[in-house]
Amino acid sequence: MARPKEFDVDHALREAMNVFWSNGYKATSLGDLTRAMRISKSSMYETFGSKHDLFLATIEHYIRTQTTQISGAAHIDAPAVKVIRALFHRAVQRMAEPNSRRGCYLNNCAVEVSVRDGEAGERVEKGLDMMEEAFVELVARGQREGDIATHHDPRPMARFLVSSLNGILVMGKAHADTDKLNDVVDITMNALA
Amino acid sequence: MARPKEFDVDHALREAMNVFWSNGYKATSLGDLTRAMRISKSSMYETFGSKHDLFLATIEHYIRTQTTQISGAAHIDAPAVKVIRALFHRAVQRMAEPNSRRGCYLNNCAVEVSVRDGEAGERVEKGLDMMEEAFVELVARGQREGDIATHHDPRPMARFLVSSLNGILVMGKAHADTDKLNDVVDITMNALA
DNA sequence: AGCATTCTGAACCATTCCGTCCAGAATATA
DNA sequence: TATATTCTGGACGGAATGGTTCAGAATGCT
Repeated sequence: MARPKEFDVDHALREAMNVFWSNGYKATSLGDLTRAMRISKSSMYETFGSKHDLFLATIEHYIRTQTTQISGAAHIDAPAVKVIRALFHRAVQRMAEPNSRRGCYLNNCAVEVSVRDGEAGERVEKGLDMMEEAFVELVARGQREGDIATHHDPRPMARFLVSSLNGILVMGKAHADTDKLNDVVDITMNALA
Repeated sequence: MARPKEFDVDHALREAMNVFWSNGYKATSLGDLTRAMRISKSSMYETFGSKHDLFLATIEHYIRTQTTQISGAAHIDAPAVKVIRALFHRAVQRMAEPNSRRGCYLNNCAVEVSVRDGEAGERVEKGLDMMEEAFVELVARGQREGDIATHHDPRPMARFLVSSLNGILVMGKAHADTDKLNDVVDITMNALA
C-alpha cells in the first residue's frame, strides 16, 4: 500500500556508530553521518529524531551487538582463563591495526561525554555493567573449575578485569605498541592465578 | 620602558587546561576559554597563537606540573607499595568529588584526540612515558626492599600500574562508586605481592 | 612628558553547525 | 491506475564557530 523503507535501519545505525566511534560525538558532523549512512539528512531526522537521539541509539546498538558478544564468550567450552586471555589478546591485536585503533566505544563515550550527558551516561553505565556481569560468570566458572584463585569474590575480580581491559585500550590509543600492551595482559592474567 | 604583561601566563594556561580537562577539546569554545582565563580574545591569540596551540601548551603544562608530582612521590620515604596504594586511593577519591570527576587529562586527551591529532598524541605519549618511568622507579625500589614480588621486571610492572590507574579513572567516569573502584585497587595491589 | 608596549572590546569575516522544510521522483499495494 | 508512503536533494535559517584586525585606553620606564 505504501512505499517501504529502502535502507536497513540497523545497518545505518551501525555505520553511524562507526563514525562516532572513530571521531567522537562532538567532532562528528551531520554530513559525516549521512555520508556514512548513505541516507539523506531528511531521512535521518525522520527516522532517528536528531543527532543526539541517533547518538544514544548507537550506544544501545553497541550494547545490543558487541557487549553481548562478550557474554557469549562466557559460554565457550574452554578453561575460563583461556577465554579471558583470548578476549584481552584480541583487544590488543585490534589496537595494532590502524583502522581498528579506536578502543571500546563505551570507553570512549564514558570519557568524552558521560559526565556531562546524563542520557548517554546511563547507557554507558548499563553497558559496562553487562560486561562486568559477563566476567562475573567467567570468573565464577574459573574458580569452580580450579584455574582461577579464590582469594577474591567473582564480582570484584570481574570489576578488575573490566577496568584493566579499559586501561589497556586507553594506553593503546597513545602507544599502539603490541608488546607493551601484552606486558599488561600478562600481569593481569597473573593476578587471576 | 614598556607596559608589562598584566596577566600571569602560567595561571591563564592553568585555567585553560581546566576547561579543556572538564569539557574536552572540541566541546570547548574560544568564549569558554577566554572567560576562564580572564583575557580578551586578542591577548589570547597574541600570547598562544591559536586554540590548537593553546591546547598543546596545556598538555605540556599538565606534564610539567602534574606528572612531575607523581615522579616526586617516588622519592617519598615510605614502603613503595604504600606510596603506590596512596596514589591510587587519591585518584579514586577524586572521582568521588563531583568537581574533580574528570579523570586524568592525558587519559582524556588520549581517548578524544590522540589518534587524529599527531601533535597532541606525541605529547600525551611523552606524558604517559613519564608516568611509567616514575612507576619503574617505585617498583624497582619496592623489589629491592622486598615488599614487591620479583616475578616481573619493573618496567612491565610499571606499565601494568599505569594502565590499571587509567582503567580505574575511566570506570570512575561511568560509575563514580568509590567501593567498586576500590575493589579494583585492592586486586591491583595484590598483583604486586 | 614621551615612548613603547600591552590590554580590551568590538567589529568583522568566512565557515560550519544543527535543524526544518518542501518539491518532486520513486515505489509498492490495492 | 490511483493512492499512500518513502526517499532525495537542495534551499534556507539562525546560531555559533575559529580566526583576524584595529582603535583607543591603560601602563610603566626613561
